[in-house]
Amino acid sequence: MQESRLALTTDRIVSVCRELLIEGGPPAVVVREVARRLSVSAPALYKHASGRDDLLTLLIASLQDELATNCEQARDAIPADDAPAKLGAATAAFRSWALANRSEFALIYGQPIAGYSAPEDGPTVGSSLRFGRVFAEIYGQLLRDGRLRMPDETDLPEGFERTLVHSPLPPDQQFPPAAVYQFAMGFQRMLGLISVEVAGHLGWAMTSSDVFAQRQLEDLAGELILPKPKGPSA
Amino acid sequence: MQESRLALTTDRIVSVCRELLIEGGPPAVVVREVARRLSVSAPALYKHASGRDDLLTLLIASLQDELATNCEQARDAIPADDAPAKLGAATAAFRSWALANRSEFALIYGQPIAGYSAPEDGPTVGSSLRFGRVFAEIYGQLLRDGRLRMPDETDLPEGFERTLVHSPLPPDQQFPPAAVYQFAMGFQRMLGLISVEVAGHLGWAMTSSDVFAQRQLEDLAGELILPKPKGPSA
DNA sequence: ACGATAAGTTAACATCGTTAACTATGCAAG
DNA sequence: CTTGCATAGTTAACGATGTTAACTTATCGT
Repeated sequence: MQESRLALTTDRIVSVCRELLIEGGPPAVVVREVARRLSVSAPALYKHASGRDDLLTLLIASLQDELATNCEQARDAIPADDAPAKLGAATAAFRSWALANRSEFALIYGQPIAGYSAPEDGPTVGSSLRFGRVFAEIYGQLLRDGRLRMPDETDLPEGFERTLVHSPLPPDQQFPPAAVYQFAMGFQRMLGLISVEVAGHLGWAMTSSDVFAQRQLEDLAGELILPKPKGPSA
Repeated sequence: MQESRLALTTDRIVSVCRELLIEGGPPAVVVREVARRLSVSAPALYKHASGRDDLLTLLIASLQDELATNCEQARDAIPADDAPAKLGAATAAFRSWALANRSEFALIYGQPIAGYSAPEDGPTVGSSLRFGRVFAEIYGQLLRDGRLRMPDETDLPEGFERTLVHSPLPPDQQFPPAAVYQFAMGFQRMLGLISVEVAGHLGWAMTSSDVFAQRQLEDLAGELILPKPKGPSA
């Protein structure tokens, strides 16, 4: 094995895949072109990935990890006792990563079209869970601190509780249904708002959607978070 | 020109493209396979479309049209003076079409990835405008009827007005900035919520997101619409 | 020293999008 | 009626793609 320059590591492969993704979207990440840019023959890649789909899967997992790391770091730069600020920071980190890496964001959160890379048990689920945990921990703290606004249990949609997936948390850390409801709402709205903005679907109304979209996320936080109680409760 | 069965119309081509889209996503709509299913040679399709990208563009335009028609019909089945109900009906039609045609929805509103079919002046813009008009007319009526909740102009984000794209409507039908703000908010949130639901990104929390997602849209309507004033205003 | 395993290579196959060159049909003008 | 031409299709071919098979080479543990 001659090392023409560097070793042919999975990292270098994924990195080239990302270049191609940025340049021309998913259809542009083409096995033979990846090989060309690595000065290597195409079948060599099959020692590291089982095919083109696997290349995409590796890339997705890597990007999910980068995104999760970004949000995690933003969150952990906030004073430990300020859960509301943590939510704001993680959300802002999510949004700015998405805007700065539109193609990558689209690959991760674009509609998982039939026939595309559909990893059921691949390395994506680990990264995906890690990402979920970043936000789950914030909501957990909001809940413990009494800063999470929660609807009355009787106001939840009929049959909502029955559809809940029981979380893998220990029983003493389980979220009450109303908290899961708020978590899911925060997630659905955050991801939805950012997806629409990143896709440029606001272009018909404004030339720059920056201040508008940011306000939408702030309003969401306002709906989720309870103002700090005034005096000491005891 | 032998007519083996039917004539080779653009409609039949688009219809086969849609079949393939459903079966295997965008990568599965393959020129030669389209031709095969039409019992025709591949180059024959080039008399009707200029290539694979054009095939996708035609399909997108057709789907946008179908979606717009669906929303339009739902809206027009509501008593003409009940604008709030029109919004609800059009939104519900949008959502149920999206859920019933996930692949198609993903193609229309999936992230417009670089390298994919990017029609700037193709037949898509017409269908797209038509779709926008369906909802714009509803918001216009809500506005005229005083049923559109609008934020105070001083509460709009700094610099928001400056980014607004001036609409092609006659000056006497222009929306005030606060109304555009609400229109854009309704659009961004509706499209975002539905995109996330259709993509199945709620699966980690619930087995069926139906009642949950429906409630999110109802809450959105509640934020957008002003309750009917009690007595006669005069 | 040696053989097995890992990590490359070249050659080949079927399939893809697209173009070029050709053919047959149907209709309008003389 | 015939001529002629645009329309709508055909076959053949080119280059590029994903993937597999068969082969080569280097590394390293025993």
